[in-house]
Amino acid sequence: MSRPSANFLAGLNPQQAQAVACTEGPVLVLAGAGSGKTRVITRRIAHILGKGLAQPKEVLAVTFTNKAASEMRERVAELIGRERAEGVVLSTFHSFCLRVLRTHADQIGYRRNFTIAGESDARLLLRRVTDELRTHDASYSPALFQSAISLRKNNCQGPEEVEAGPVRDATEEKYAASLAEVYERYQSALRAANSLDFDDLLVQTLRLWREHARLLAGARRQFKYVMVDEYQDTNRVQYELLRLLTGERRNLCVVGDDDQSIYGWRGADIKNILDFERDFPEATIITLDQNYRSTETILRAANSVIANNSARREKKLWSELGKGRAIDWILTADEEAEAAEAVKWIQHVREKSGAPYQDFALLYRSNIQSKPLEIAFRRAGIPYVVYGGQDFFERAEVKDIISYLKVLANPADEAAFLRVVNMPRRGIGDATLHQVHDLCREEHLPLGKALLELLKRGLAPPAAEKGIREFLGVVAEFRKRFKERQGTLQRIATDLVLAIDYRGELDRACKNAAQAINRWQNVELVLNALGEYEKTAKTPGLMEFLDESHLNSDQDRKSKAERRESAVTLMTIHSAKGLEFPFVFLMGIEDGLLPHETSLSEGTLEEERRLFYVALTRARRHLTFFEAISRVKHGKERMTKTSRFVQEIPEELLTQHARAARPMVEERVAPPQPKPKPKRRAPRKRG
DNA sequence: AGACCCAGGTTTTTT
DNA sequence: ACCTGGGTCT
Repeated sequence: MSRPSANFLAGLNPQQAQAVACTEGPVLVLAGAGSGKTRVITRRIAHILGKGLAQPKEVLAVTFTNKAASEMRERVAELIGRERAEGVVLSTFHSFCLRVLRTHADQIGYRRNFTIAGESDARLLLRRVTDELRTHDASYSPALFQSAISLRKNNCQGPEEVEAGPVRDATEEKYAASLAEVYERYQSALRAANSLDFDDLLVQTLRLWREHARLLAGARRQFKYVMVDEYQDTNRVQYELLRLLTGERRNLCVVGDDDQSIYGWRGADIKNILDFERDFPEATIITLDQNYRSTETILRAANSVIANNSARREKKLWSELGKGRAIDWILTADEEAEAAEAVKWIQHVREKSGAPYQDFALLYRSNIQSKPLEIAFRRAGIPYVVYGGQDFFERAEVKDIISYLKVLANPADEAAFLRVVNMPRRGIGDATLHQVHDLCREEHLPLGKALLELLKRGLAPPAAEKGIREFLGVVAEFRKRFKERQGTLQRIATDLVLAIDYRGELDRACKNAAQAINRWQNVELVLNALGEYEKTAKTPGLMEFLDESHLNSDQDRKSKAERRESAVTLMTIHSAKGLEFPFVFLMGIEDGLLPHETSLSEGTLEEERRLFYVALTRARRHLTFFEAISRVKHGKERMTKTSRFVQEIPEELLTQHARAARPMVEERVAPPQPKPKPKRRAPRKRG
């Protein structure tokens, strides 16, 4: 019934067309930066459906972020219409797994009303675990255990396999001895709380499929075609999930760029993309190297930098967009001067080109670098948006409200329980909570029941008795209201907030009125979000709302409202991946920052180079480098050195502007330079 | 339970 | 330099 599939090949270059048309068997698309990757995936979905090879719900496309997923769905909708596009299973790995688990969690020992433990929830549980173990000195931080455990999970390692495993670095060595036990106990705490952390969503789905052949078979039957975006970012669990899911049919199409793999530090395994044809010997491999984004100058610089990496697949980006302007490289005295020069440079470029503010992005390695920039922009009256920073749903007041809702949805949720049991203050302190935990363990009671039992037995401290009754009363009342749907979700949640007098608590806890007002506004935002969700969701439910609040970062929703305003973008290079801007400023081109100093000791220089490469390839028209001669680091002012990566760019592509000079260094042969005005390279050490 | 003080550690971040 | 977390004192 659909129009002929040739439709969807129109306007593609030969490689893109091949990638779209090649629907059967494993396919690896090596898509260089700006080579039309999203275009290929969306066209390929349309092509498969157009040819009648599968129904929409039989096509699975996985991305890493919600933003990528919704963008992709938009574009598929443009091709095949909204209705059919809705049917395509297009989501992040995590949302996909969540969907599987919501249906089958009971098969692996969780109840279906399980809640997701966010990062801070998980840390709360970990803190309790380390407190209980008490075998180590106080310098053990839950956060470090958390990242170590996360890495293990992403690597498909259970607690039993930890002890044998290799130790990554000195910090980990200190933790290695207790890691296995902490991991084990953390996992059982999660289980008892009927909660899964982010990594569990993947790990437990893998387990589910491995242990229940029937369920796996069902999934395999459903998904005739599987596509994966940003394949270079997949970790071991994700790889195993894909292998399992694609089974004998092996209709797996992965799209990615090994040169843009910048998430190795959180478990992404670049080998997945480098060794694809070892795992799938019959694979078709297609390289997209025509770039539709950048000038030739930018691409030449990027190509020559990345050529210094050894673990990569050879490719050379080219474009037909003309040579463009050389890279400007501005040398300044320190970070304040750097920021001031960036401001000047924006004004200068705007005068010459008339470009609006949103055409500019300032990229940096570390979030701390944003501070002087923000100050300078504010002073100059230039509108800007800083990306990154704390997620809305991680803010204390927001977590409080969400945790109340989690306790209502999942009575076992320990992290949420601990967060709200004494919020607002009810006189329930650590001593009481320890008793509660003991009771839980001895009698295998859920937390709420244990509290009640404590009262019954008269074990509760007198000061806490009233508070416990209050808390249990509120929980019971509102759990009932949610269960019986007495009113809209928003109405019930609003009443809950009123019932606990959270507003009053904020006034009491905040130092100044402004802060209290700000926080209260955030609470209102949560309540509004709940109302909004209720209006738009297909099947609105409390649990579903909670799922969304954990899996969708607010960056996703924020971007829509903020895209309207014209502002300069400030973000880390990491968050810039996948984006493009006409004018890109690269801040702090210094050794120690980029490459980051820790990368030198950890031997991850090649990943830093890829990061630099990602930064370069974000630019459409023009790149500007900024470098400060001295920079405050760890509180100390320190002299810097030009980033070694700059030396890998051919000189003729760079124009240096020295707005400051490096102090003379008495080296063996100090070249007589009365007024050091270097035309090209930074004067210090080469190579 | 809450205020205060000291020590340690400082990349990148999505879900 | 600055923030966080934990320990101690009231």
